Amino acid sequence: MSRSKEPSAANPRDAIPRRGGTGSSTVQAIKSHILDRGLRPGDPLPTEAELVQELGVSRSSVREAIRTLVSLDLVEVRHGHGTTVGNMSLAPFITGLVFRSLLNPDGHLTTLREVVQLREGIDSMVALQLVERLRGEEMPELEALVERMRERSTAGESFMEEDQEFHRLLLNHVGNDLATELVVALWEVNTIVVPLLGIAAPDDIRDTVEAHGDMLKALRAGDADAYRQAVVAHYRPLHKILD
Amino acid sequence: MSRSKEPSAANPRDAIPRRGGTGSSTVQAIKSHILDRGLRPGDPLPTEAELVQELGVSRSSVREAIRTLVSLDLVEVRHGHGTTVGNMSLAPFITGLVFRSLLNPDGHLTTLREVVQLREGIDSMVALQLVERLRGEEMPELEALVERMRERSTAGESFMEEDQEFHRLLLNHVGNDLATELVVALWEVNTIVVPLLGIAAPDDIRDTVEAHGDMLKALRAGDADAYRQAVVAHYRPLHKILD
DNA sequence: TTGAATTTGTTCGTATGTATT
DNA sequence: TAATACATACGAACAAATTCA
Repeated sequence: MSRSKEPSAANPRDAIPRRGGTGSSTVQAIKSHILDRGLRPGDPLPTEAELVQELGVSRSSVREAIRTLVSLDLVEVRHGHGTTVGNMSLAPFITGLVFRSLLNPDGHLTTLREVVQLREGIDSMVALQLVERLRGEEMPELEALVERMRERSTAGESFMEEDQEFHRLLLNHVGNDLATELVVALWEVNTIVVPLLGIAAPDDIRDTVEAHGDMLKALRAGDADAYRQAVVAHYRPLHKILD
Repeated sequence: MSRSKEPSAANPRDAIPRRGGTGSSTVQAIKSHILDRGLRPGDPLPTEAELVQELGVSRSSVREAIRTLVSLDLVEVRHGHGTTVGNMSLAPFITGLVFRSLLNPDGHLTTLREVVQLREGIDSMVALQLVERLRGEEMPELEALVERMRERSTAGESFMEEDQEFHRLLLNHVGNDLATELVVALWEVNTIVVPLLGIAAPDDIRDTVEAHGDMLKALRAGDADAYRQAVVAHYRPLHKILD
C-alpha cells in the first residue's frame, strides 16, 4: 500500500467562500463554460483533469458537479470517452413525476390522474391551430400509424411506440417544440408508472385506436369540436382505469 | 466502531453489473430506500456514513448519488444537519428551461416564446372549469392581489410576487396541483430569463394589471369567452417584447 | 490481435467547516 | 466552552471502458 504521503497541507479551501445554496459554484462555472462558448448539444467538454486545473478545485468536486449536470441532462458522460453537452431534454421532469407517482400515499393515483388531465388539456388546447393547418390535408404518416395500431391491437400486441409517435407528429404541426416535448414526456410518465403499479390494460384498447382515427378525421374535416370530442374519447379508457 | 479495517474483504464491484445508463445503481438504491419505507418530504434519510455501510459503496459514490438526487429535488441536504426527502418540485424543470433559453442560438428567444405560449394555453385551457366553479363568487384574495398590483405599478414598482401568486391561486380552483405547479414554473422561467437577457419591461404594465382584473370579472360573470380574451390581452405585452 | 494512452469510475484516508447539545 | 455528529472538501491510487496505433 505504500502509504508514505505526507500530509503537509496542500492548503486547500483558501479562497472561495463556498456558497452551497445556489449551486456549488463549480456547477455554475461549468455552466458558464458552456454558455460563454455557446456550445451546442454534443459538443465536447474539457476532461475532468482539465476542469480540475481550470477551476482550481479537486477532482471530487468536479465529479460531483458533473454528476449534478448529468442528472439535469445538461451534460452527458461516456465512460472512457469523455463528457459532452447534453441535449437538455425533459428527462429530469419525467424522473421527478414518476417518483412522485410512485410515492403517492393514500389514493396512490392522484399524480397519475393529474398527468392524464394535463395531457388531455394540452391535446384539446391546440384544436384550433391544428384545424387551421390540417383542414383538407391527407396526413399519410399519421394514417399509417393508426393503421399499425389497429393491426397490433387486433393481434393482441401493445402499440405504445406508435401511440407516442402519433402524438409527437400531431403536436409538431402547432410549431411549439416545448409543448410537443411536454406531451411526450407526460405520455412517458404514464407508460412507465402504469405497468409499475400493475394496472392491466383492459379491452378498451380498440376504443383508443379508433379515437386516434377520429381525431384525424375531425381535423381533415376542419371540425374543432369533433376533434375535442375525439380527444375526450381517447382518454376515457385511461380515466376509467384510474378511478 | 473501530473495526480496524481489514484489507481484503469489503471488496466492492463484486455483484452489480453496474449499468451506468439508468442511474448509477447507488442512486437507484437510495430511491428504493425512500420508496420502500414510504418516506414523505421532510423525513430524514440515513447519514452518509450509514448509507456507505448499508449499500456497501464508498463515501464518494454516496456523495455523488446524493448530489444527483439533490439536483432532482428528490432529497435535500442541510449542512451539518443531515439529509431529508426533498419536496420533489419542478425546480429541475425550471433549471433546464432557463439554461435552454440562455443557450438558444439564432433567434435567441425561441424557447422563451414557447414558454409564454404554453402559459397562455394552459391559462385558457381551464376557462370552462374556472367559470363553473367561480361564477358569482367574490374571490376577495384575488381582488386584493389585483389591487396591490395596481398600487405597485402606479408607484413604478414591479409586482412579480403578486402576479405569480395570482396565477397560483386562480389555478388552484381547478384542482390539478400539477397544472398549477407547471404554470408557476413556466412563470418563473420567464422572470429569471427576461432580466438576464436585458429585456426591459415596457409601460404595457398597466394593461397587464387590468387584464388580471378583467379575468376575474369575466369569471364572476360566468363568461368563459371573455375570460379567454382577457388571458390573451394579459399576454399581449409579453408577446410584443419577444417579437 | 495486442497493447499503450486517455478518460471516466470507484475507493480510501484525511482534514475542515458547521450545526446541535 | 467543549464535545459530538454531520456535511464538505482534497488528494492519491487503482479499476474499467474507449480509442488508436
